[in-house]
Amino acid sequence: MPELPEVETVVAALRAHLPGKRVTGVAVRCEKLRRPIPVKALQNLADKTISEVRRRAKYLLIDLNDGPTLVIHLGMTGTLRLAANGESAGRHDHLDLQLDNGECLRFRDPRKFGLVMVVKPNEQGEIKELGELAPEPLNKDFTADYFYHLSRKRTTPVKNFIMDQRRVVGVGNIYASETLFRARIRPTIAVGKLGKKRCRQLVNVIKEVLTEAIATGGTTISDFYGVDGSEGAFARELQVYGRTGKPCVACHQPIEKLTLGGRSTFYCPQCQKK
DNA sequence: CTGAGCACCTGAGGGC
DNA sequence: TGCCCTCAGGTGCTCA
Repeated sequence: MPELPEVETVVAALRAHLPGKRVTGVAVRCEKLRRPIPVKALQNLADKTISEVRRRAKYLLIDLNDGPTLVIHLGMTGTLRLAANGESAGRHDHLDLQLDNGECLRFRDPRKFGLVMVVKPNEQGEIKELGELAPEPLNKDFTADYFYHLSRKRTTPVKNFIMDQRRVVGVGNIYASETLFRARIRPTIAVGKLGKKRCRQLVNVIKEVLTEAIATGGTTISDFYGVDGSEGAFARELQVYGRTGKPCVACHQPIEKLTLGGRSTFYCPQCQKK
């Protein structure tokens, strides 16, 4: 479900709400996610106060005083919302983090591809458990130069490359197709074949598209909702994703679909010649 | 090392 | 109504 803009939308909402709240307890109804939910570590969060809500790549980070950080990844279908403590839980409401104001942060995830961890960040706030993660696309260190040098001699399709979290984080299947359309680059082209100029263009478009998507509250296809249940408005802006056979917004050629890395990929054969 | 394929899990929607 | 198939915004494993 969520790519960087969707996670950022959730983070922004939680940031306005959670800091200063004290955790009073947890309720775990189903432990079996991608990895088992660490029940004991979560219980140890009781009586700690939330200090900050952050994002790294597609991970939500909830920092507590005394050091521990609650890490949540939403997988494909995860959602977080604020519920009243004691409000009846649905079948896929796996975890509640109960708060001292009578509310709880409720994690739901039908497909169970999500992840919940409790970790200890280092002095810089970095979390080694997240593995090798590329720069944030909206940061200054994600540059055309970086992209160009990293991609030399690589034969992988550019779409696979920009979805690889070790190259750039936060771009998922929707925004990969969308950014390549806006940059007029064919998703299948070997990334190593892109010249400096096109690398620069792609980097700029990635920044642009993600920024716009954040500004509109993310993309709701079927199951992304904000913390308050609202839908993201970026779905209206999608130019190729899910538009197989429909006319290209630029040239009116039908949008085509193919599979790359096992994922549906949408592009305009006319506008994205190479 | 790279790239490809598949597994993880449940639900929604289409065709019959 | 029901069955069966395909597909779904992510990641991480195995294999060649």
